Amino acid sequence: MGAVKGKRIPRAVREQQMMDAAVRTFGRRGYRAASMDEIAELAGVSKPLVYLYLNSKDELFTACIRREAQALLAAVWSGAEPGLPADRQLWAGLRAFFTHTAENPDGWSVLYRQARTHGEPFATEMSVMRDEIVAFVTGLIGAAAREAHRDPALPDRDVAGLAEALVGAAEALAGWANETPGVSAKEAAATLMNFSWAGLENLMNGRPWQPPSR
Amino acid sequence: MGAVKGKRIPRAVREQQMMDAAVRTFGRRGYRAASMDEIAELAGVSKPLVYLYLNSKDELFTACIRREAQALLAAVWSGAEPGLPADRQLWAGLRAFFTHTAENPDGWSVLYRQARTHGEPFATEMSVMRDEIVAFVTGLIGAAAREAHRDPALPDRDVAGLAEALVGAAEALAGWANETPGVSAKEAAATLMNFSWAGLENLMNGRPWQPPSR
Amino acid sequence: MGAVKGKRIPRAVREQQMMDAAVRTFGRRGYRAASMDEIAELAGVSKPLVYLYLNSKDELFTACIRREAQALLAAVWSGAEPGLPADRQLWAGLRAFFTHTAENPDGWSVLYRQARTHGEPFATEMSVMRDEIVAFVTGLIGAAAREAHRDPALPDRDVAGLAEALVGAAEALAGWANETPGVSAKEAAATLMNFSWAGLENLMNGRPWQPPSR
Amino acid sequence: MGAVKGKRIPRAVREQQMMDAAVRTFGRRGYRAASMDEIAELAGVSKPLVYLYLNSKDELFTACIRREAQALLAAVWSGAEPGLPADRQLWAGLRAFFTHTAENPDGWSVLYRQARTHGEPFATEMSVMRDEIVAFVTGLIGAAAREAHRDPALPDRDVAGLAEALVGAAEALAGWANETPGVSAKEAAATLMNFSWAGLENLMNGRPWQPPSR
DNA sequence: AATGAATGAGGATTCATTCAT
DNA sequence: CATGAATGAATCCTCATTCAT
Repeated sequence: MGAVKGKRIPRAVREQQMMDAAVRTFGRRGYRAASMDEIAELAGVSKPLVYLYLNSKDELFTACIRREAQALLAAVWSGAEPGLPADRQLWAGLRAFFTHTAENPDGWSVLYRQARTHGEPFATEMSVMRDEIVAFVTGLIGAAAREAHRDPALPDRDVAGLAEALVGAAEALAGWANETPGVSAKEAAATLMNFSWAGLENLMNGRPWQPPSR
Repeated sequence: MGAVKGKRIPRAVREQQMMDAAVRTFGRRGYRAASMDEIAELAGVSKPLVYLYLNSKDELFTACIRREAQALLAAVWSGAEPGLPADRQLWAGLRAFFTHTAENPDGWSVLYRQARTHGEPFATEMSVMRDEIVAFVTGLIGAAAREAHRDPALPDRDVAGLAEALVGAAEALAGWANETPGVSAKEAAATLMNFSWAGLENLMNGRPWQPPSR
Repeated sequence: MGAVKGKRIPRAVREQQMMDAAVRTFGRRGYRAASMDEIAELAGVSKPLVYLYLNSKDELFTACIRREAQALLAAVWSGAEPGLPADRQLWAGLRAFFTHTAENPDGWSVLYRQARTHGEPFATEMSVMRDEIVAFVTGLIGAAAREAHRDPALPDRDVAGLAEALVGAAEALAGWANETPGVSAKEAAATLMNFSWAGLENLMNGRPWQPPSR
Repeated sequence: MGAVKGKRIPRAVREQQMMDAAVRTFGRRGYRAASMDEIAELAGVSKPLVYLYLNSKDELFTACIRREAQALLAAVWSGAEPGLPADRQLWAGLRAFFTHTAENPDGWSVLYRQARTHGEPFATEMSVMRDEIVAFVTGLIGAAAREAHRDPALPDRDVAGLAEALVGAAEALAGWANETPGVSAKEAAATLMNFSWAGLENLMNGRPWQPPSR
């Protein structure tokens, strides 16, 4: 399966085939339950070849995380247009995010389920990517606050928390949309904009929600 | 460690000791990487006793998920006061949620990392609990919409998406708060209320965020 | 099952209950697959009590073999009448044998399947009984030969072989009759008498079957 | 033992080595008592290789039963000459049977002790072979009856019982010959022919043994 | 470039047996 | 007389990884 057996195929191509098989297997079975045997068979090569090219299960998994992380970031950035207002940029990024995750469920699983669940060094590897997204969102919220001439400025840690919440909500919605038939990427993005942006605007305009005094 | 070895201890007590050890081990190592040997040793008993009382690794894991799920739900409900306005109820629930997850990081990991990652029947077991929380939040949003006499009513699926987003954001913030020193449960809850409630109010008052026309 | 739990019951009775359970379990599951747990539960007592009375799995199994062997022998002897001609005695013994084995399939299995299959000391234990049956049959054939004034006498080893064959055929027929619906003990005995006695008579009258000269 | 360790050996050869070791171990220890460890060591390979080639203890045992059954049948058929009279054919088959079982005591034990004792699917696997032998003998008895122009014909069920008895006697004699020093295959076969054929001839000539009237 | 052959190490599970009450 | 609590010792099986070709 995958490729005709025994054919001489350039290394770069073979590596991609192996990683395709690995992402699929890791994503569906989980990191521990995925066996090198299964990955090799799915890739249509012998196990020693997998080791020759990718060294070990850990390195293979790490390579998968990196590839999928780059692909996700590339998708998100590709939708961004730096000149636009913050909400438009966020809207574009979210649509790209939801579209990409819907189209790559195995990659999604590798990044958001497997990598985070199986400790170091995988969690860190994945966090590097996630942090870039959080930083992007943090930047958008900061920009919006500045546009609104908010005074005093929102404290950095508040902004960090808000970005974290927004990204977390996006991730949850991505999972929900993947499992709920008929929910499109656009709908998911609209839901999240509705949910978050108005609250952010109120915050920026100095009208935070007030906790009860007790 | 855990208990003095060899002591005769009533079954019910031993079972709790074993589950304490199991939650800790599953939470830190992951379901697959956790070995029954390690759990037994941490519980201060021999492996056969673990099997005698809890039957298998799967059943032990399931029992852990159930126990931690019940504990989390109990914590959240204990903070709820049915008579209060929706935002006050949400505020109370979130504080309880953040407090409980901060105090039980291993249980948190078992529920939100391990159970969700390792397929059936564990994911379902955990979803049962999560769905209760989502239903609670869904109810609050619906109540708030009714209080606001919103007309036309928010469509059910929109409410479901919003609840999903809110809960997802809460989960992400809980993880973030657990990893970020100095973030209290109260702060996390306030951040989330700020982030979400204003957006929800705007929605309820018929002022949704508008996507760009293109 | 078996007895009301906790009741004080005389040792002799309890032992029989345990052995009933053991014969059934050994007979159906096999010696190795039968667990002391299952036997104790079926007997309605706790495992330590089984050990208190019967010491070990091996001793319990040996006790079962002995009890069932004695029961089978007793059944066979009970049908014998020493004064009768040899064929009548054999006829009576076979009917008793087939009747008893049909009525005690678990005991049959313990003796003829389990005991013989699981090495020493069990095989020997069972052989002691079987040898008594073979000796009985050997005596009958010898007596018949003497009655027929056969001259020269049948060599002892030939008689031994014939007895072995007859007993073996009886055992095979017992198994066959147990598994074939509608075959009665009487029929099985008649088949075997037909099969064997005429050949024996010919032998005794000096008319053996002649192997081809080559 | 068995083979030099670590040598690269073609799969087909290794599999035979493993099965040799398995037949010996199963035959001597019994199915349950035989450990895969012992089999692997006796075969001169590591346990994983046994699993790689033969999958599981059950499959290995089944493969042994099949191999030994085929070998036994092949031996019996190899002695048969279809044109001969029934008694000559039986004589040839019996000699081959006793010779083969004497030369393959472990295979004998696997087939006639272990396979029959350890339930499904092993018992069935073995019965398939035994049924072929019974059918062969049934055919011979039927042929002999036809040659003798017996009228009325022997009922089918009687023939079946006789064949069962003859085969059972053969199996018992094979066991006896294996355990009794100095008994040759030829002797065992002659004993059985003497024992059985005259009785069969009498039956065929309408002179059955008559049970006592009571 | 590619693979058939092979293994060390570890993990889940079961069982006969004993101890303290 | 009777048992709930507890374990040492195996056993089956799997997997990541390497070697010789």
